[in-house]
Amino acid sequence: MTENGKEHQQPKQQQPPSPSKSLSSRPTTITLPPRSFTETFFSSGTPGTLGFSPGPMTLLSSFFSDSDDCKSFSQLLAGAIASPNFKPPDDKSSAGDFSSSSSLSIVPPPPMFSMPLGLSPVSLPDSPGFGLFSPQGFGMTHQQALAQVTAQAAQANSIMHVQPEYSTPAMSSTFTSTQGAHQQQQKVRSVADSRVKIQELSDFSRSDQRSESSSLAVDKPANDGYNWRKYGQKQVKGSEYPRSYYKCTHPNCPVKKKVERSLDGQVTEIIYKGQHNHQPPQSNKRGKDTGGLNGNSNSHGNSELDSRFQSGNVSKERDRKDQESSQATPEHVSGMSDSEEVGDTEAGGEVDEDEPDPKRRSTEVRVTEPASSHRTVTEPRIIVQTTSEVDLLDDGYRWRKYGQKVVKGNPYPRWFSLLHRL
DNA sequence: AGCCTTTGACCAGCG
DNA sequence: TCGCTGGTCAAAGGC
Repeated sequence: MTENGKEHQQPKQQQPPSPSKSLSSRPTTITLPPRSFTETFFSSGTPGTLGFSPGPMTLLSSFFSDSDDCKSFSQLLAGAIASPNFKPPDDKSSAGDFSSSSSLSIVPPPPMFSMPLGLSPVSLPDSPGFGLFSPQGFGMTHQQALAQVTAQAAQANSIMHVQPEYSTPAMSSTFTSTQGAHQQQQKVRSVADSRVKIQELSDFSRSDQRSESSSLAVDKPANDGYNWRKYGQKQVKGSEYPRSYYKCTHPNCPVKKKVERSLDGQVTEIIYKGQHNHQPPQSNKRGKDTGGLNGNSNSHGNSELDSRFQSGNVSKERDRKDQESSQATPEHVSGMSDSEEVGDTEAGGEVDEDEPDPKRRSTEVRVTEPASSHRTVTEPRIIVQTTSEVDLLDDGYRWRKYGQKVVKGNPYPRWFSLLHRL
């Protein structure tokens, strides 16, 4: 109630009635199963920095647009794969095997970014300057996040699959608004860079993992370096668990996030909205938050994902309808069962079809984690939704298509492909 | 004292 | 226009 740029003070400004539908862009979605390999993963980082490029889809492209090292998302992924722990795909070349575990899938559809909390790519950002989405340059970029996630997945010995699903130019536009289309064209930073950041956060992750087991379901949002204040909670239809609404406590910061936690306190989904217009508070300053975060609630590494994945501008929120309509590109999927992709799993369901919530006007980044019970480490699953098929396919890596299928809710066929060992 | 969480009510979008 | 649903408000209480 006392925060400065509270919404009530500026009613609805953050969510314009029908934001630019024309601009609407699809969010990129990356979904990963909760994983605990983060620790391992983080240990192998390399220093580097990443720029953050907010923006829905272009995520992928933007992702890799900061450095000369990488060209595209795939490259990042590749880099991740290259990690010592990376294990080449298992040869699940048959469409029937999609479900097979470890697989990294990139699905282009909605401009969202979803990933299992377990991977806690989010956690990375504990370091200052790692904040997400800020046009000003604060925070990490989607690319970074993606890279991180990817890396983690790779470490988990997972197979990666890329699937350009729908490409939404619109998405790019949204993105562009803040970062400029140029960035998208820029080269991507090396995965190594991403890892670096991850490493920095390694401690974070660890603690998360530990607490995870005893997670108390506290509502504190994750430890993403930002301070959040819960302003609401509600049981939403279609969701097993209540959804909590958080706002960034920084004055005038429009960022909000929605978090769903399972009964055991594990975060099952995080959806960010907006971009931070400030840098993450210093750890010491965050003391309070940190304490709160680290303390009970957040201990879930999962939640940490948050802010880092924010994307797009709030103002540019796109309408779900737009998203759907904008789906104009073929899908390219890899490594995951159809059902999963379609959205059957708790965490995974979000990715495609299910995604659309009429009310979700501005989801930009989305992080999901399978509901609790699966604490055991399982293969990571990553689904990246992008509007740019080219980014995924034309990334200089070799993809082998092993299946194609028309999935519910998507007018275009989805391709299933496996990434060959780099 | 300040900040946060809780929670029922209210509001707005959509079909 | 109505009902449903998601998102937000804001009073009350806790730390």
